[in-house]
Amino acid sequence: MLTDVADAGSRAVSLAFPKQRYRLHAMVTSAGYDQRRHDPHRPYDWNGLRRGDAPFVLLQHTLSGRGRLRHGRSMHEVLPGQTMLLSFPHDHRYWLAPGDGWEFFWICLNGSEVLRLWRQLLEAGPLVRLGAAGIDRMAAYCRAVLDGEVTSPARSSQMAYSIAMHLADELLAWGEVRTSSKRPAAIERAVSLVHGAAGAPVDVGRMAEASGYSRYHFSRLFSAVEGVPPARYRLRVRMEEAARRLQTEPDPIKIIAQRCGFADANYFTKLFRRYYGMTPRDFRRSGMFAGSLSTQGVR
DNA sequence: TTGTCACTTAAAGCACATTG
DNA sequence: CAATGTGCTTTAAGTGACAA
Repeated sequence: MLTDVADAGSRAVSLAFPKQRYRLHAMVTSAGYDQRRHDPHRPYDWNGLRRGDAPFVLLQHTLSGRGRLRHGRSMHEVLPGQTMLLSFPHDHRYWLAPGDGWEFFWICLNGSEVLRLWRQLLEAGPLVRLGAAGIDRMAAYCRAVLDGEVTSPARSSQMAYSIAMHLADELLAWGEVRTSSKRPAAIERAVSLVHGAAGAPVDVGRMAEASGYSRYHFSRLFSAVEGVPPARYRLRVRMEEAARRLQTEPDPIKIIAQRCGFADANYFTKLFRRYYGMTPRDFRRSGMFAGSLSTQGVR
């Protein structure tokens, strides 16, 4: 199965389905296989904060060679047999160092359920080792996308759930109830402030105040803990709030904008389009949601 | 480790035009 | 007439360098 993928050569397939009438909370968006050598003229170098605002996740499994990963402040070598799990946007970078080669396959997913699960999976670390059966299964999914077998949104969603649930089964202790947050209390206070009032004007100054640190130091601390700066985190919460309201509340878009803390509907539309790739009206009409609907998705 | 300054960059807001 | 697009200005946020 692994060799099947390897035989595919350097390939990538993106799945783009027409707008749906139904909400899907897990989708496979693309998959591929690649075999890269370090090349200064064609660098392989991805920054987790520079891949757009729309949230998604990545599974990338190393077949041979070696890649480098910086995840927050920690550095890793990504070796054969290791699977890299990442979410975006987030403060990380993965790349090929001089002299290195990297053979891998990857799968990108999005949707609220996937994002929610990935947050838990990441507690196992950005690098994990799956059993041979699990790797074979992931390779088969990748292969199916490359071979054009994923021909409908339902199939894509079915596959996304299978991937997420398999990883959960293998990496998470389901019976264990987690009650404590890994966040320092100061950051937790700022985060609750944002989630407590998406529509209220909670600026970074107030978040810093709640944390007890100066604005400057708070900004650095928050980025280190959450992977994104405070304003960007707050924006994400508000955009998810907007998406949820657009689907569940019949009011005019400018009213929805105000409820999410945007005084200016023009600006709201501009931002919404950048975040979700379509205007609020199209989003509402389509009924499809490709990102995260719940604010829990980012916590 | 935390705070401050100086600076750059990005977000937010405003006015007006266009679209459907 | 609501929603969206465009171009501009103002304001807020992020960050490197450095001090305590």
